[in-house]
Amino acid sequence: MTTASRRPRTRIQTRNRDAIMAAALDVFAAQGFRGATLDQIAEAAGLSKPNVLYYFPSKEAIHEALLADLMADWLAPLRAIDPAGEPLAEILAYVRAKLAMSRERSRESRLFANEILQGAPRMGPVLAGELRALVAEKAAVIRRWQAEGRIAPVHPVHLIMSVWALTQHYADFEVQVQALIDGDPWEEAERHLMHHFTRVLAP
Amino acid sequence: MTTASRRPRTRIQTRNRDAIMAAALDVFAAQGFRGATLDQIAEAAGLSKPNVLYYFPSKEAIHEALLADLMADWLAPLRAIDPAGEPLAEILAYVRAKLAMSRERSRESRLFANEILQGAPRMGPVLAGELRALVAEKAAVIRRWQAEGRIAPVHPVHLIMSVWALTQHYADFEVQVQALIDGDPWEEAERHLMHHFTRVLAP
DNA sequence: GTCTATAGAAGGATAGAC
DNA sequence: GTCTATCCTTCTATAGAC
Repeated sequence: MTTASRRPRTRIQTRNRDAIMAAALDVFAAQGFRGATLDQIAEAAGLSKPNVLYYFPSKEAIHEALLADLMADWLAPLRAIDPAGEPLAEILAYVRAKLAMSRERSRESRLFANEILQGAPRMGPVLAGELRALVAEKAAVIRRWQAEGRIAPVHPVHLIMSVWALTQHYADFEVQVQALIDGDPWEEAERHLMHHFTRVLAP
Repeated sequence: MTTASRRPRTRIQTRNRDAIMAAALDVFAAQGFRGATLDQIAEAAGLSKPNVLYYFPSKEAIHEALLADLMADWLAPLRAIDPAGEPLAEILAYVRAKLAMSRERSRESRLFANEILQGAPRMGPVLAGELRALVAEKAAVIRRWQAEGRIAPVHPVHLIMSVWALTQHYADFEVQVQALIDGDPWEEAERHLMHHFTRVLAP
């Protein structure tokens, strides 16, 4: 209390802060930033509205905290692509990891989709900075693999984006997917995408 | 784009109604339903807010009119797949048409994406009805082509969804795409997707 | 048909008691 | 730390003059 730390210090602070983040993830993912209300977040967190604002200065601040948390984990699978690995196996592992992440963290995926759809008002700099740099780095790796004839010559950046599009689709458009698929969409999706990218990339 | 109305209208009514629809498409696509305000729509349409509500009973009614207009055009390319045509050519033409539509009507794509992301509160029935029926019909066509050995045996429904995911991505995530691609993303995307689906589908 | 003015509700944020 | 009460802004929608 005498120190100006932004981090929660007591157990109760940690617990409530986490509860707010979890509740806000639910609400922002389902309704978008403008559609979400502090009332909804407070109720989902089991707190009063003023108490939520005791932990975060504003609705916007909660949203920003969620997005900041998101990016690190979100890019981990792409970071994990190993230039020294076997090309096709590396990329298929990436697809599998990204699909698993879409499945297990579909709310995060929709939070992100909402942000980008609205023109990335809060994450624009991250896209042009961190994301662009990482994609460029991995695109160079893929290009080298292609020059060595180890995978098919597909535009590397579009290839990476196609992995995003195809995996995130199952999370972001989940309602539509479930209206069209009777079984477990995720099981089918994994088989489909493995087969799909194997055909695209086999040299 | 003309929703055939049952009632005759004067020129000025037609003009204003169209102006409101066009303005609302801009605003809803960029901000989502909750994020959009009647003020923004009225200003973009060059009318006063009460005048907008003279033409439509509510904000919700404008949104519904846009979604209703959208679906017919949106499904046209899928409908156009010809069971009597050459399989690979038919599907590639579908991909090309869908990509062109994403490019030329990216606001409509984002309007739709917003609606699905939020759980399709207004279009749920259309997904489970009209869309599901059309997809089932075309999936049957694809399955027949596969049984005849004319294209590769890829899950037909996931194949159709992958066309959506890969084409709509360029519209819905346009900000992100532009942060990563230096040239004209759409030109590159067309080459990429033609190559991509040719490899996936060649028997 | 179009406008000004405003009602009425909802939502973000604050005050202050405990 | 948490709550009740409330302020103030924003937003949808309506009233009513012209």
